[in-house]
Amino acid sequence: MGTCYFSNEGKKYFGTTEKNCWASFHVTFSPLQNSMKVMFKCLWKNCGKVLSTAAGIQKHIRTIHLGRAGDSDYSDGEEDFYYTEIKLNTDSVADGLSSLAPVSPSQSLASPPTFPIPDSSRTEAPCAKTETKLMTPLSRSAPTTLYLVHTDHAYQATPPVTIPGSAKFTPNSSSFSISWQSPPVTFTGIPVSPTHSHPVGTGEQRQHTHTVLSSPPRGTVSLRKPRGEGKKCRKVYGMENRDMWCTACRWKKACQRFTD
DNA sequence: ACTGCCGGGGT
DNA sequence: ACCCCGGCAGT
Ligand SMILES: [Zn+2]
Repeated sequence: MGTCYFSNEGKKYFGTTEKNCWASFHVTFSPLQNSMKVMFKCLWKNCGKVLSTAAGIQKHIRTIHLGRAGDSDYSDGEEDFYYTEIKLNTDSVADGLSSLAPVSPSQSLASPPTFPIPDSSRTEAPCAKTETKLMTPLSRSAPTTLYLVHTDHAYQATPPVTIPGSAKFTPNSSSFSISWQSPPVTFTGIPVSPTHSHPVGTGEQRQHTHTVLSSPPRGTVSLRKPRGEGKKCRKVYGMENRDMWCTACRWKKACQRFTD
């Protein structure tokens, strides 16, 4: 599964799976009514509670699961919630560019160091405000974005890197903004890989060449593993950002984020 | 030289 | 379970 990270002022968190997150945040956009619908779902064990506001889910998690006797006042902002984007797109819209996000010049946090999102492909995404509808027309398709919320903030601070496709969120007035890009879910569809890499070339991988004659694969049937193609965390983030690698990469194991 | 990661080690 | 690294194969 793909994930994206979100950094916020010095703090930072790296989540790779839902288990690192407390809740998921779904956003569905309806092009017809030009409105958005938000939904926060608790990922705790078998909870699955669904609320419609960020403050609600935060309070729910804090009081019910984290055992924080925070009374009714939850604005103690001691531990903020961070978001981790997770993709999930309903349409197989392969048209990249074109429909540019209307991003208002509020606070363009687009930074030079743009790290890629696993399995990414781009899609447009609106800027939204919780509880508020209305969006910009966008193209067609109704992208569904899923965000994961979590409070865990292990790891020490790291260089201020901002990854595109992340969301920002403020506990109080709950106003967040989504930037563009949200990778589509990889259905069992055709290998539509708008990503770089070599042009012509079908999915080569299995080379079960049924050779009738010739000498049999005697002895050393070296089942040489193709060795994953594509950049992995190490190369993508670099040694200086080792704490951004997925766990497997940090342990020198097979990467779990950029799978092949 | 660099990268991905298996196998093996430590806690 | 979590974490780390030697060493090797592939680039
Ligand atoms: Zn990785």
